[in-house]
Amino acid sequence: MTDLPKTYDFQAAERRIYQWWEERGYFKPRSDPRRPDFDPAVEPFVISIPPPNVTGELHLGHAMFVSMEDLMIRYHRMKGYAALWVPGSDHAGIATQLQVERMLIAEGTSREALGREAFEQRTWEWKAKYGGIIQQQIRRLGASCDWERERFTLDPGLSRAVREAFVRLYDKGLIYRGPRMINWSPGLKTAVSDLEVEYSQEPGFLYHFKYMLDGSDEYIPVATTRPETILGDTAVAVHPEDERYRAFVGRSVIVPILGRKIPVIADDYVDRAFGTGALKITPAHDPNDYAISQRHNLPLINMLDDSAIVNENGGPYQGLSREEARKRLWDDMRAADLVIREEPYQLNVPRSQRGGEIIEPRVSTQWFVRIQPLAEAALAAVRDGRIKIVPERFTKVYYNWLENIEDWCISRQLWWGHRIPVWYCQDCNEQIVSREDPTACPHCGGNHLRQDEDVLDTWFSSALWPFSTLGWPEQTPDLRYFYPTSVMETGYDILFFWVARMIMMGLEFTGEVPFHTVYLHGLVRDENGQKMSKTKGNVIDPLLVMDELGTDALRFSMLVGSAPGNDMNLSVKKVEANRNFANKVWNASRFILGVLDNLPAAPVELVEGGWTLADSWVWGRLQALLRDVERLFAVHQYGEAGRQIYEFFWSEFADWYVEIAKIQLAEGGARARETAETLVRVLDACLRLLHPFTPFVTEELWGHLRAAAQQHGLRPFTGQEWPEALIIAAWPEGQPEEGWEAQKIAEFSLVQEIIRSIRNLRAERKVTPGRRIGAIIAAGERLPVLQEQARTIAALAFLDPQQFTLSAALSEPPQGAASLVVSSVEVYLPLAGMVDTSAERARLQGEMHDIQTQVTRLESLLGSSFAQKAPASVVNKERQKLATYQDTLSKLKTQLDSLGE
RNA sequence: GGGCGGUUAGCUCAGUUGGUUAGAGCGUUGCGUUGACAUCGCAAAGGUCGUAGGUUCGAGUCCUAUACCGCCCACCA
Repeated sequence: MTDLPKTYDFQAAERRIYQWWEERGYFKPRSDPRRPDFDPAVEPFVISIPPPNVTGELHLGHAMFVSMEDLMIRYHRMKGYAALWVPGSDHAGIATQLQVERMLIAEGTSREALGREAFEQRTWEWKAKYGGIIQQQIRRLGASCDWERERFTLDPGLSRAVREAFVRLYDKGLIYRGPRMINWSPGLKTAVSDLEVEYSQEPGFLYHFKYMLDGSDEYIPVATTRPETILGDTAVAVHPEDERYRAFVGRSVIVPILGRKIPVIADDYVDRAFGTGALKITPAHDPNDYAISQRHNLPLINMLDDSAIVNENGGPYQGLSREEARKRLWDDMRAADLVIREEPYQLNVPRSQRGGEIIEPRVSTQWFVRIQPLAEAALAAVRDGRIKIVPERFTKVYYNWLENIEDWCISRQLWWGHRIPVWYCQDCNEQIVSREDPTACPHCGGNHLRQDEDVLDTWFSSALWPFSTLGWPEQTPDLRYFYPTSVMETGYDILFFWVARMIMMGLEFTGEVPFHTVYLHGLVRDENGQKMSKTKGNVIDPLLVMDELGTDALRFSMLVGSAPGNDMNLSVKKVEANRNFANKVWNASRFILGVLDNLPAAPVELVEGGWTLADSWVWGRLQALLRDVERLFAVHQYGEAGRQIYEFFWSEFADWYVEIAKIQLAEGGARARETAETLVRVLDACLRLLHPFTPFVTEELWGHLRAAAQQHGLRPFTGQEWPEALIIAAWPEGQPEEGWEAQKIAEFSLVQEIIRSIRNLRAERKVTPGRRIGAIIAAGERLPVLQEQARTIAALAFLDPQQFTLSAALSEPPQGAASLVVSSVEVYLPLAGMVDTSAERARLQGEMHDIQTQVTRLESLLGSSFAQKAPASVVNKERQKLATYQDTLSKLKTQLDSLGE
């Protein structure tokens, strides 16, 4: 003990311990097909890490998933599973490309100036330089990943998996290329998927204008939010039953300024009640218009280029931006008397999830996955229970998305990513889809091949992650043993992006679910529930928190105090509170180590009578805790389990047992040894329980505990011998409840109550702990229990043992003493000169009033149909309470009477 | 438009087979340096569990309706 500082120096310990764990190979699964001692009979437990962006920086989202997953991995490792946590990182196409482009611009050059090959080269260099940072930061969180199995989505193996997947889907007809309405990001100049578009409410206008009928001065009033798209209009649509416009259907109207003639069509889609009831149709720039145009065989006029600049189809507006074209066209229309009015209107603007720029719906030739068949299989896997989603409410969200899913646009016009494995023969115009780079055209033998310029959506490779990281498409030993994985733990915000797609791809390529359980955690917000963002300045940096308060405190904060799937509001104060807990564990352990220092080395014979009440109590409480934790872990209630361990450790073990242990230790001899043994075993169990939550401080303390205990021949909680490290020690298993537990716990509760009441009264009377006072207790049938506990009561209630008497009953109540009744045990405190009779009377009367309330309540409860209908055990419990209250009441009455006038 | 979550102590949140005086942390108040811990100890104050109904012997917990806050999906010009 003497060599342990008063406060836990986590800074030094964390690095040292992590390095030790890693060097000793504890992060590797205990049964490993890559090693000669592989034992396939051991059940594996596997998590694939949600791969962080390779150039990312640690944020609380990482802290959350690492804490959660490391908890599960450590727990299962201790339970004896072959626990494998596969680490890795994601190339993160758009995010990384943007970062590198920013760097290039700072250098005065650009992606375009460099050209594709040089750009890719620079990006790899960037990755080499910054790619390791995030992994180091994840190590700091204590992640017990098998780093030898680390993977990267662009490494050769995973790239091979991507090609295999692409070719298989293509051969099956599940991948196709064609023109389709997609979301175009004009700044990035790439297509993005529906999921990558976010809608934001923004103020704008609804522009009302005239669509003049050809050869007439009649017009159809039309409303639009985007006047510039008039340039691409190919029809005006009205509802077929709309009396106002019925006569116009089939005639032509004139596109403003451009003068093109376009038809008036009738379509059910039009809502007569909205706007003017007439809808302009711009098939190339609006998804709904596109759908209508398909029904009516309307032509498509694309009036914007890749950068959303008006092209040659925009006539006089060619070369203008969307915003500029809108303004100019509207001005010109006003001059031509085509404008009716502008109405303020709330717009729902599609913006890029990445850059925030306005997304342009656009018809473009892209690669798509025909998702329906995959989605159906993925739905079935959850419906029939092969995959369980926790918390359950997200299954509905999952169903809803997959039931309404659209084909997935997988091509991106980027340079950083998996290039689409398709080549076009310049000689015969054939398309070649191949796992290997072809050297000649298999159709004509020509060697003028050009590979498709596009890369795949980053999520395409992520979707293969659980099996590609284990070696797929090879049937590797890893894949055979560790797949399907056990739990997919991630944030609910990527349920669609990632989880659903992994399930679809997993089922398609391996015929099995990629994991059995999906555990979704919530998002980490600031203490007011606001999303953290740099602009708001409310970001909590996990690295700083770890520096200041320790990794364990941060981890405990992520794990405890919120429910699965619920967002968590994190404040530094909360982490501080948990730092205090780590410190509590440290100091309680430090005390116990000190006890061992002073313990006679040689074993002594057992104490007669065995355990004290406190020993039995703490043991019974520990067993109850172990059972509870096991039950909670089984239903993924890790937070509640952590809270209970915290409560037990601090409020029961440290506050009560350790305090009583001090008394028992003072007896010396066999009693002291017995007590030391209990201290060691309970502490050992607690450190094991806490280890998945707070791995560092527990490992550090446990090392000291192990050494000291071994010196004294003291056994651990679990097993006969002390394993070499806590991280690989066995999980403490609870025993089924035994008959004595409830009784001992009840007896001890009485002792606690008596002590608390005395302390309470002392506090009321301002009798400081330094002042020892006398006490007279009439215990009735509880006398034997209290006699055994006399020393404890005296010590913890700060009584003078010389003036402390216990008896079954008193012939007459002591005079001039403050009195209490605790569960029908009478307590008298002779506070000489401090007892004010009238104040005492008032206090007793108040007490009686409270108890009378309970008596009345219970009497009426037991007199009601409750007594007949409720289970006997429940009723008996209430009867018992009533009896105790009644007894207490009558004793209080006696005490009151004895005060005299 | 559809769906989900939240509403519990001053603040941030737990409370999962419905069991009868509702818990924690922080904050507040009083006392305390009793040799593990002031990153602490002892004690206290503080809640009609959003509202209204219902089921039940019994509801924070189940059902219905409703208010407010937040989120997701859809994307009516």
